[in-house]
Amino acid sequence: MQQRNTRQRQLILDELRKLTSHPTATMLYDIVRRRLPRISLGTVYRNLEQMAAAGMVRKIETAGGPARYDGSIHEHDHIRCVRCGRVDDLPAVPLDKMIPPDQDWVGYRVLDRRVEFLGLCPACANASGEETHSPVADRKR
Amino acid sequence: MQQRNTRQRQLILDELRKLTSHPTATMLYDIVRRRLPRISLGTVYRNLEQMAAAGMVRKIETAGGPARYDGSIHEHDHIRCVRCGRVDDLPAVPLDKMIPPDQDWVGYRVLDRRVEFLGLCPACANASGEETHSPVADRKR
DNA sequence: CGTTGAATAGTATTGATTATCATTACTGTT
DNA sequence: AACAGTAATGATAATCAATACTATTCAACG
Repeated sequence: MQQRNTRQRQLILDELRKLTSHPTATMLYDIVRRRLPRISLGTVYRNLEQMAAAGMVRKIETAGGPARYDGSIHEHDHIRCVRCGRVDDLPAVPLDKMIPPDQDWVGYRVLDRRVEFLGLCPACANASGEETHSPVADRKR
Repeated sequence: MQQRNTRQRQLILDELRKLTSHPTATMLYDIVRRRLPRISLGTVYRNLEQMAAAGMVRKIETAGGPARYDGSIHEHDHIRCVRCGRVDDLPAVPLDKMIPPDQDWVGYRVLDRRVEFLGLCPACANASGEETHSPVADRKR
């Protein structure tokens, strides 16, 4: 069950780390395929999953959309533009700031939290200001 | 574009409101099918979507899992058991308690936030206390 | 009645992800 | 170098949630 460093695994990691965006598995597949045309989509998924489990990369499971991957693993949250789908990093809101101590947890033991902020990125905020209709109406699903 | 109150639409809403759990569309489909065997899964999805848009029900898009639906629409958050998948209601953590004013939003205009807490439900917390391995290790995906 | 538009049932399709499996690649070890 | 054991790959099928499509049914109204 030990890990091996294959050409494809290394390439996936390299390309992911180059990107400041947060590509989906298929986006990354298209990118690595430019250098390794015979690579399989399953290989991309498999390696991303393994590296996420090993803490080498970060898997961002967005609600109602494909998972995205992040090459930088320092603690941070994400904000997603409801108009263009772009995902950006946010400095992490610390867990203790996020969870009031007087909260009623209905018996649960809290282990983690997942936050996703939604908003308009600078570009879209400008663009939508000039339009007549609400940008939120454009939002898919 | 006006709404009609069909038998199936009413039944879906009734059954959803009866449940304190937060069923997925297919779970609800199985339930309403007991009373209306010829109902179509598409109809369930369509009506849930419409009622969610109309604010009659609440759609909970969990990260990395199927969407769940909630018959009660008052503001609240959710906590999911990482062991058994059960979802329970939490009193809403107010947005201003959740978001520090000095946060850097990298130019975004924030519209909304989605929080999902993860933890162990009372039953699973007890059960896992007797086991030798960590319950978190059981966590899929 | 007959027409019209909305909703439905049934089914096909899409998209994301996971599983399967035969083949290939790597890692020691003689 | 030949070998055995194991891990990873490529190709493809399978699964699962969600949506799209289409012919049919339904409800309201003149």
